[in-house]
Formats: sequence, structure tokens, C-alpha cells
Amino acid sequence: MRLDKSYQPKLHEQQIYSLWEQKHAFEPSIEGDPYSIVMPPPNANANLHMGYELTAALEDIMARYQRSLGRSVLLVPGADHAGFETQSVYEKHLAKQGRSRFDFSRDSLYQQIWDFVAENRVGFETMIRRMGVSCDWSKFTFTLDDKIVKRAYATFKQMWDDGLIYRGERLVNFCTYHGTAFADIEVVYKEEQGSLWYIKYPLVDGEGEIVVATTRPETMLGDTAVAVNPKDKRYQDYIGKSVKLPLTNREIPILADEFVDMKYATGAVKITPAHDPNDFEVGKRHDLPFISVITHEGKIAHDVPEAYRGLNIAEARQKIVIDLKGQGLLAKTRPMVHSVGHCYKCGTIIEPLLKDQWFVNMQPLAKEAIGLLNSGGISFYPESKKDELIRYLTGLKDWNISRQIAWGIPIPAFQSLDDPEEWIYDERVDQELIKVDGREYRRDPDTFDTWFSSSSWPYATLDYPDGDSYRRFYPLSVMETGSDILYPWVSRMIMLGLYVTKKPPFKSVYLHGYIRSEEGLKMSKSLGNVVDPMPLIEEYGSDAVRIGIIGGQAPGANRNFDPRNITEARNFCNKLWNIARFISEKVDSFDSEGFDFSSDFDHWIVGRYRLTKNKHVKLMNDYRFSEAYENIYHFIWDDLADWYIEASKNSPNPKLLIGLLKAVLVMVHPFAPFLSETIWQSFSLKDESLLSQKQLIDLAQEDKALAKRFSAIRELIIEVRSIQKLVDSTKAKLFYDSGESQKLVADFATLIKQLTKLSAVEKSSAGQGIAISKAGIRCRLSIDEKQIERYIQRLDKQIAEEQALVKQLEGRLSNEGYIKKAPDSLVKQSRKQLELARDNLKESLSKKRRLSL
RNA sequence: GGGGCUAUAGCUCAGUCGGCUAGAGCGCAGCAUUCACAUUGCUGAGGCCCAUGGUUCGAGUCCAUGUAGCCCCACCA
Repeated sequence: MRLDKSYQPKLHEQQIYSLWEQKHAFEPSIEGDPYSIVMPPPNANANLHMGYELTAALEDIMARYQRSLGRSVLLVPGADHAGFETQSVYEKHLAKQGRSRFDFSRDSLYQQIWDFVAENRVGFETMIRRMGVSCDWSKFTFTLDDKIVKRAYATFKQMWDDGLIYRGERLVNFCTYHGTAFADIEVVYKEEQGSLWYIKYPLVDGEGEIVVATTRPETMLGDTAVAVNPKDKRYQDYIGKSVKLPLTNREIPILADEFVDMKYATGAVKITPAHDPNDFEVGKRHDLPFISVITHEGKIAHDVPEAYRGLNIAEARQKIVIDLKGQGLLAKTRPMVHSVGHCYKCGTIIEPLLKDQWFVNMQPLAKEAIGLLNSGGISFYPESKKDELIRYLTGLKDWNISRQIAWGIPIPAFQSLDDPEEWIYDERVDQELIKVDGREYRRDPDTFDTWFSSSSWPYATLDYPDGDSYRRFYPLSVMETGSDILYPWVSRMIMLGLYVTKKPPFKSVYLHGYIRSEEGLKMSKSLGNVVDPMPLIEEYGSDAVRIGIIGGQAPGANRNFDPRNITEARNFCNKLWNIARFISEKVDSFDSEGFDFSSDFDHWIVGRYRLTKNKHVKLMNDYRFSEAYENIYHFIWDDLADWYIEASKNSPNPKLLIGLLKAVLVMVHPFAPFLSETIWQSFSLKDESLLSQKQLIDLAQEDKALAKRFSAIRELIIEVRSIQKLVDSTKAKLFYDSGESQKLVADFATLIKQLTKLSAVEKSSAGQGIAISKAGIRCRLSIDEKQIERYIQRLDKQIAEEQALVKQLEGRLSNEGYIKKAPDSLVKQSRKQLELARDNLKESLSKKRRLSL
């Protein structure tokens, strides 16, 4: 068991992961209380980014910690088909070959993308392994797996039967390049320079005209009304009259509607119900005709004057403006900046177009969810996200679940060829036409919004309703995911979970913020500031990247990526490695059974360990991972390495060294799984892995009085070092006299000499040197008289601080309110503090007096 | 326009139920060096906890207002 001089993650990580897999160590144990997490599925077709590293790290930390408490842990991995994302990647791939998706049938396109994704999925699974995620690969689920599709169908059917599903013609955000609708959330708005055109609409009877303003003159071909505010005095006479729509000669009414802003432009608005969300609402209120003048291909439609048919939008706009000008109907043109919706993928301007879509009536579902949240049925980390979610659910609108893309789950609905109003539910989606009772039906060409199927993720992955996993592990212990998908995903999992399983899908929700770039910007491909975790894992090791990314990360808060955290974590890993290396040179067996205390520092370190372990459990149970890591870090580095190991060098206690190492490895394992297991394996003679350790290690109870002796020596050493530095003295000697505390110094003379580099630690009653006292120890330090002035300066500073403290405590204790209202224990504590502060001050003052003589 | 988050050391961030003489890592200054580790050790400097009010015996922490930055939603004829 020889260890290299420094920890080389590359030499061990992959081997260690294979070992775990060979031992089936990631499968839930038979015994133990169940603990379950289903991982949010990342895009199977893209490289995993830093955000997923964070997810993976947090969930794996939770899983490994719970295993170390003896629970039966299920961590389910998965991958997302990422509908539209993946389809557009594939389209780019096709474009390189000079082809497009329109060259293929929907079914053939689906098959091609399936194969394309299957190839890339291998690399994706490798990445999760490199991250060290201890997930049960036998439960791996893809969002297009049969059980997920079946579940989506069952849910759709249930909703259909319950009357929660309806079909409606609505305006959708349509990308004419991709040929699909988007959710509101997916549209990116950009400020753009445009124009506001003022157009005269002549009245039908009598003289005059009404002037409307628009940024989109081409949509006027679809106008079916002009609206003014009912309170607008300027237009009272116009309400109820009609105008002749220029260029088309259609007659359309002037109507009154509250939505019109009198102050904006002319206060008269052209209404195009088929191409504007507000106008759509007005159209419905006033029962106006809906005339679509823009097609799904982004061209002008056929039922408009011949001159404009088939033009694209820009051409039509130009021609219409010219024609209006020619007829003297263009009152004026003003430049203006307005925000325009774009496809987040290709940048094409999003057109609001009418489309028949499937909707889910969200009111009943949201109500249930709100009730659950209000009753505290799910705990949130951070807690504030719960109220945020309740607010969101309260204002929730109906959900459009239709998407016009091939790469998704086909909607199992068929339309009658005879009666377009008649729709039936049927799962034979592999056929375009089906026959039922002698009537023919055509398949809905649309697919589900991916959030629809992924909302069933917590139970569909566990084989609801009959699977063993479902019975044992549902509801999930925790749902850990990014706070950015609180609305689209977490909310829907809760609503559908309640609807389908009648239970909340998880007991708690842990939301992490996102990792921003070093400059504090959002990481995105277009900015080119995305950090790929793989090269970092390659260079620093998987554990270091994991620790570096969770370090200082509180739940819900966004944080800038800071590579220094990873370097720090790498150094820590190396530190632990070298502790193990030191221990490996002092021991010849991994057996720590029945160790004996043989020194005061043995007692001290065991006491420190107990404190650390108790704090560890508390912090981990509260999901305070970053603090839990710091707790272990300081125990290992400050207590174990800097003091215990140093003190051990003279007289090592092999069994305790091993006992401590084992205990530390179990505790640190969730944070540094590869490193801890590598060390464990290099020591262990038995055929077992660290990962399957069932509990945190307890060490025998120390003697507190003996531990305190070492504590005192430790403080003395720190004080001596500090004075030595201050006075620049390397050749000083430490003198002690007879007495109880002096015996302590005598016992540790060798260690003190080693750790302070004093030239001697000896007994003397001559009284030479300056007096120092620390933690009840009194002794004297010989320092160069010429440098004593510097020591006095430090004393002065110390005295000033001590005086300030005494004054503060005196003030506090002379405050009647404090004595009366603060808890007794606190007041007692303050009294003690004051007593101590006074003693210290007295000591310092007398010290100074003697030195000044 | 509506909502949210953040503001603490030069930098990146912790700070639970209000008890703080405010912490960590990095960075900085100085010193050390065969013997587990330079991915090291030791010592140190460095803070009006954004501002102003309030609640309280007591506020970095709770409340109000403001300022600055980030984000989300809605609207933009």
C-alpha cells in the first residue's frame, strides 16, 4: 500500500467507478428506510454543462450521505429527448447535407432523430459517470421510453374523461421557419427600431375618416374592426359607424372597448383578431370575424386582394405602405423602438397565428396544489420559493400542450374525416388513418409539449402504479433541481402528481441557483461563456470540481463561477491524500478495533472529531452542504493535519490513526467520493467498499480533562510562535518553574520545542525572560532585550482591545433591560465573559508594568 | 407597469432561532524549508455588514423607505 507523493485523480477515478458498478453498490440496499431522488433528466443530445455538474453533485451528496446513515437509497438517472432543442440540432445536421426536415415524413424524421440521439447518449452517460454520480443505472429512464409515453397517454386520457382537456382555436406564438408554436416562455423579446404608420380609414357614410396607428400595416388586410375607448370624447360620434378598409374595400365597424388607451397615438386602434393577442380578445368580446392573412409559412394568404397574395411579410409591408401613400391614405410615419418577439433558436420574428390546439384547464389542478402548499405538505429549500410558487399557481392560465414538431410524443387524438368537430382518443398513433365503427379518423399531427410528459417523471420513472420501486420509494424524498424550472416543471409535477397518484410527488424540494460566468453573466452558448466541466474534471479531478462547485453555494442563490474554488478543493484532496500517506507509513494494518488512548492529544483529537461529526449530521440534515463541507475541511486540515499528525510524529498511535482516517473517510465520502474510496481501497484488506459503509463511525469517549491539557499546550504554542515572529527571535528559550501548570509544560517540552523551534524548553527558577500566560499556563520566554519594545507595542494594542471589551460587557450588564429580559444563560455567560476579560486585562497591564521597569 | 433576488474583507462567498469581540478560501505582507504534503508550514494586516428610519435589553440578521445591480412576468395599436 504505497501511495504516490500527490493525489492523481486520473489514475484512480475510472477504476473506482467500475468497482462500484461491479459491486452493484448503487442499487438500493434491502435493509434500511427508503430514500429516493429521481434526477432531472438533462438533454441527452448535448454536453453536460456546469449547471448539471451542480445538480449531479448535490444529488449525489444527498444520496451518499443517506447511505452513510444506513438508509436504502435509490437515485434514478435519466435523459431528456429535449423535443424542439434536439430537433433543431438535427435540422442543422441535415442542412449540412443540403437537406431539410421537409424531405421526410414525420415518422421517418422521428426514427432518424432517435438513431442520432442514441449515438450521442453514450457520451452523455460517460459524463455522468465521470461526475461520480452513484445512480442506479438499471433504472435509467429516457423521456421517450415506453413507460413515459404510456403514462402521458394515460394522463391525457384521464384528463379527457374528466373534461379537463379541450380543443380550442387560439393565437399561438408561431415560428414560420421551424413551423411550430412556442409557449409564451420560449419567445425572446428584443428592442428593435421600427416605424409607427398612421393610416386613414375613410368612413362609409358621410365625410371624414378615422386615423389608426400601427407598427404592422400588412396585418390591416385582416382587420375586422376599429376600436376606440368608450370614454373618448373625440370619437363618440364614430362609435357604431363603419369604415371602408383601404386596399380591400371591406366594410368594418367602429366599436368601443375599454382596452384602448386614449393617450396612445390617435386613440383609435385597428383590430386584427387573427394576428394580435389583444385584438384576439377584443374579437371574441365583440364576436368579430377572424381573418387569417398570414400563413404558417410566413406568406400572405389567398383570401386577400390579388396584388398581395403570396408575398412574404416584409414585401407585403413595403407594397402596402406604397399603395396607401399612392391613395393619399398614409397620414404620417414615425420612427419608434418597440420590442419584437423572436424565435430563441433561429431569430425569426414570431407571428401570432390562429391554430387549433389542445388545452388543459388548469384551475382545478392548481387549486389542489395551492391547498397542498398552504398546508405545508412539501418543504422547500429555500423556503421563499414556496410562496413564489403559490403566487404563480394563483394566476395560472390554461396550458397549451400541442407542439408542431416531430421529435416528441404524438398526441393520441384522431379527428373525424366527416366531422372536423369530432375528436376521439386512440393510442394507435403509428397509423395516420384509423377506422372506428366504420368511420375514418385522421391522426393529430402534433406532439405533446415536453413538460406534459415530464410532469409525470417522479412516478412514471418508478413504474407507477404497480412497480416495486413505486411502492417502496414514492413519494420521493426530495426533488432537487434548478430554480429556473420552478414554474414550468416543479409546479406541474406537483399538480399532476396530485391528480394522478393522489399524493404529493415529493416530500421536499431543494432548488439551486444557476452558475453564472466569472463576469456575473448568464452562461449561454451565444455569449460563448459556457464552462464545460469535463476538461476541469480531467485536470483537477472529479471530486475537486464537485467540491468547487458546491462550495459557498446556498440554496436558490445564483453565483458566479470561480475557478479558485476548484483549485482550493484540489489542494484539499491532496492534503487528505497526504494524511493517508503519512498514516500508511506508520501502520501496518487497517484494523482499528480496540484502540487505546496513549496521549493527551489522542483525547483531544477524539473530542474534536466528535464535535465535527455531530455538526456534520446537523448540517447535512438541514441541506447545508457547503457549510458541512467546510466543517469537515477544517477538522481535517486544521485539527487532524496541523496538530494531531504533527504531535503524533514523536509517538504515533497506529490504531487511533487508522480509526480517525476511517471515520474521516466515511464522513467526507459524499464530497470526495473518488478520493475517499481510493484511499479506502488502498488500505482495505477485506473485500468491501467505502460506499457501502452503513454508518458514521463513533470513537470511544475521550477524557475531557486530558483533552484540555493538550488544548492548553496548543494555545501556548500559538502564543509563543506569535511572539517569536513579532520580535524576530529564533534563538529564544522557554522557562518553566515548578507547579501544576509547569508540569504540563515539562510533559510537552519536546513537542513545544519542535513546533516552535525554540532553542530550549527548560526548568528554571531564576525568573528571567518575559512572562507569558495562556490557558492557565505560566512560563517565561527569553527574548532579545533590544526587541522588547515591539512586544510592548503589541501589548498596548492588546490592552486597548481588552479594555474595549470590558467596557462593552460592563455596559451590557449594567443595562437593566438586558438583565431582566435576556435569557439567564446568556446573562450568566456575559458575566463569565466579563470576569475573564477583566482578568486578561489585569494580566496584560501587570505584564506591561513589569516590562517597563 | 407587476413580482422576485442580491448588496458583508481587494476578489468569490458563508453567516440557522436576533446574542457578533462578524467568518472561510483566494489574494496581499513577512518568515520558514531534506524527514506525509510547495497542491506545504508559520505569523500577520485587512470590515461604517449599501443608506436612512423603526421594532428590541440587544440588529449583519426582523420591519419600512430609498439607492445600486441582476432576473422573471406583462404590455408596447
